[in-house]
Amino acid sequence: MKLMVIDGNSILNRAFYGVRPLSTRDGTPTNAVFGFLNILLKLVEEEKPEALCCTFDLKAPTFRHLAYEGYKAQRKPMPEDLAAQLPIIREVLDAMDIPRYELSGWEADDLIGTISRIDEAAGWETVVVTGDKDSLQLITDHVTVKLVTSRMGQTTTRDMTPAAFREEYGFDPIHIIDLKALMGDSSDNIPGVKGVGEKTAMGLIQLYGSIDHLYDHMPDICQAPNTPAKPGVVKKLSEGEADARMSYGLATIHTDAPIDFKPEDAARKPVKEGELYELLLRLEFAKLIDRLGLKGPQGDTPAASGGVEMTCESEEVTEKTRMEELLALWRGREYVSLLALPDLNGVCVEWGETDHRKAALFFTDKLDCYNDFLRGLFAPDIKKVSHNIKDLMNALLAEGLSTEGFLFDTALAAYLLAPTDGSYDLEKLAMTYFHFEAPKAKAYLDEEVFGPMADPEAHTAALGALMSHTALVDMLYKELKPRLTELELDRVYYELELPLCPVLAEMERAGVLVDRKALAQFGVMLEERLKADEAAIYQLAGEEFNINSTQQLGHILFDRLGLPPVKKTKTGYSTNAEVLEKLRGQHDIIDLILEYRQYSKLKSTYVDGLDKVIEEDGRIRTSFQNTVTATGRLSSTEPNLQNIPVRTDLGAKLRYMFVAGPGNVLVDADYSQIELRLLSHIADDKVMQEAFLSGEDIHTATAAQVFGVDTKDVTHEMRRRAKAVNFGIVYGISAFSLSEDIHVPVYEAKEYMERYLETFAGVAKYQTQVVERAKEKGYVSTLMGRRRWLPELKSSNYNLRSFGERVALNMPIQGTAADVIKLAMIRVSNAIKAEGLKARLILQVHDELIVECPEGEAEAVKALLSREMEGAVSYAVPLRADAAIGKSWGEAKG
DNA sequence: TGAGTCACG
DNA sequence: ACGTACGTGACTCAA
Repeated sequence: MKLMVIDGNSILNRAFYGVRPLSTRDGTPTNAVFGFLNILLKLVEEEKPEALCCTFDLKAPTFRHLAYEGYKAQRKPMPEDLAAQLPIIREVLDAMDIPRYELSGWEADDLIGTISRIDEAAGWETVVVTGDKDSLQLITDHVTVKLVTSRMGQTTTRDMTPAAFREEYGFDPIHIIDLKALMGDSSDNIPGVKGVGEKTAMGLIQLYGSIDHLYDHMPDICQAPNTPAKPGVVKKLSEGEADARMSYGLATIHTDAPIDFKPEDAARKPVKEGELYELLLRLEFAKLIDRLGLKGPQGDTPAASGGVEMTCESEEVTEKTRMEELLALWRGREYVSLLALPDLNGVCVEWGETDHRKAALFFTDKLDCYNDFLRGLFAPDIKKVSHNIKDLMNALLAEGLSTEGFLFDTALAAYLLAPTDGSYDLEKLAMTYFHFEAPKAKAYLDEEVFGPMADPEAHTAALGALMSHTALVDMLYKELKPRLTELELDRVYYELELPLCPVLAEMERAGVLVDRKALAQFGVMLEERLKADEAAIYQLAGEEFNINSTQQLGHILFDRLGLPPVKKTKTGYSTNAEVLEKLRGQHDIIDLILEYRQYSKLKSTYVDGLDKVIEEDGRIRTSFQNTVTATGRLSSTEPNLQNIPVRTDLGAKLRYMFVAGPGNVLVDADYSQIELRLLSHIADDKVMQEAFLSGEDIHTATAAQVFGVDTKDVTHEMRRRAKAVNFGIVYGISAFSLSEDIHVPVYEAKEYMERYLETFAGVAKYQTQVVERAKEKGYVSTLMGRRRWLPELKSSNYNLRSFGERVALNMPIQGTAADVIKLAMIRVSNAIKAEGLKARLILQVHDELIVECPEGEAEAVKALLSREMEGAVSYAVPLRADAAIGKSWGEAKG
């Protein structure tokens, strides 16, 4: 029989520092609770203990505290956000019916010790879960300690058995007390012996086993064979003996706490489902509710569990007359909310007030005049609110329908309000904004449920889910609209994001033509080179192995061929390009591997990957995601057309395979240095503005300033370094990283940065101000008002906080650039329509737009692109957009 | 599923 | 004493 006992404070603490800040909509911090529960569930699943309990410290002075007043006296107070989570985790444990033990005057450690001894006496096995190495002294043949370490959201555990302990420490677990007695423990304020650190203490305990034994041999310890003791140690030890003895007491976990405990008391019981469900709902842990399979009090529809009346009068429309009646009704309404099935095979429309809502369902195979219905509904005179309208518009365009008449997109609004949330599906938003669990969209997204062979029950559930979700769209509209206004996001929303949706939908529909033959030929060539490199690599390695496996490759390079490892990763040797670059010249195999990697990437991701998604008309249609990035940029998926190679000659050949259709050309326009131009404006740095206004190359100008030379004397190397500094400034750099990047010593990198910030005093001032402001307000924003929340800035974790600071520096710049090109896209699209051109925008790559148009329009489009991009905004320095024409992307770009 | 790698701005 | 640049997405291996 096995009991698992959890050191509540320790695990909560680890979770708090290891999990990124999370909070509910009302601001209650939840990251530690979240991390705690994940660890708990994972370990229970792995260990399957028959019994489970948890211990906590109470605030009262502890027994050990009374023994020595310095003990834990200097501990920093617990961060507020962590303290707030202590009552919550207790509540959760109670709802899970897991017993808690906490006793005034006793530490969690002591309770754990006591419990484990009782267990052992009763013939049980104990697994102690903690992040605290003190507890290792409890290890016996029947007591295992699971040491939990948690960093950056990853938790790992190590099982410490007597054998594992001995292997690591070289002595028996109980002597960890002796070790602490000598070396002390600053986190517990155990003083130890002054002048004795970890190394010496370890060596001494390994040799003598205990401090008793050590002090028995005192005078001679420096003479012992293999002694770790340096000459001065004897003196330190004898002077510190009292400290050592006292520290011994402090480090000893007591196993005689006065608690009434029997392992059976902690036997696992089913959770209190209703309570736990309510609680996790309040904490907005939807995934956890799923994982635990919890059900709400009355099933799981929003109406039932949310306490919000969502029942409605619903009808499935099959008659033309009724359909026309409804369309007429909706034309007179302020708006309707709607959701459509994939490929527009069905639509659910809802209207009316929240307490007497009406729903109408339409399906392509149940209504003869379905196409007339679609044309009627999606005409501009019926105002519509929906979720993810860009995708809907894409479907509408495929059917030749209008994309006008959309008032609001609830997904897009939720994204602007919290751009780092990651996903904005209706289930999640129901949880975030209304604290209820909505049915799963899966119920109606499965094609079959509306078909003739469908299970009637699944069919009913699908209709219910679809109507619930449509109701949710309306509820979210009412909830999110005022929030956008409150956060001053109206301009970004109504002038940028909403109008961009049809533009993106049109780009997705248009797609880009690919020269399939050329792509295939390129693939054959790569395949040949791969084969050749592979053979040569095997030859040099002396055996065959999977070159794509970093593990196997590491083994070959560093174990078999004996090359010096440069860097390690979590899982072994690092073999990335930077590492291989350093090993160049030490073995012929390195160049081959670098080459192999390049070919392999081009072949699998670009040649094979792109070939797979070429549609019948020879075009590739990407999906532009407008609710993904934290800064406001777009992203491109399935396939990603924003990372087509260009930096190497070989890779750039691919760009010549993205071509214009017959009789057409491509016009490519990209902003020149948009981020630095925006920085000069945002920071109001006159020196940098002057550099742009004078029309010099910005990196050369920077080099001249930083290196104190004349522009004409700037060398290639100076410009390269200045460019790296410019990039670094935009990213919120540290001297260390800059030095890594440009391969100079840290002090030199530091010098560059100092010179840079002296030169560009406005930028220096901006850097301090933007971080300060962000700390005050809790967010940063772009010139157009787009926001990113930065809870990281308040973190007590240095790394996380520093990350927040870098983001605060970068987001306003990257985000404003994103806003500007979005505005430019809308302008370009409008201008093309206004001038009656056939041209179509087809791609956006962050600072670059690509248009396909008839040859005859080329010059007009080229001028239009530059004009609309440069005229999108008017800031302290002009924006420049260079455009060029070609038969392919490669040609137009080059 | 996560880690490692590498393609882009 | 720490740990090291912003934002993405796709592919492969290994558990």
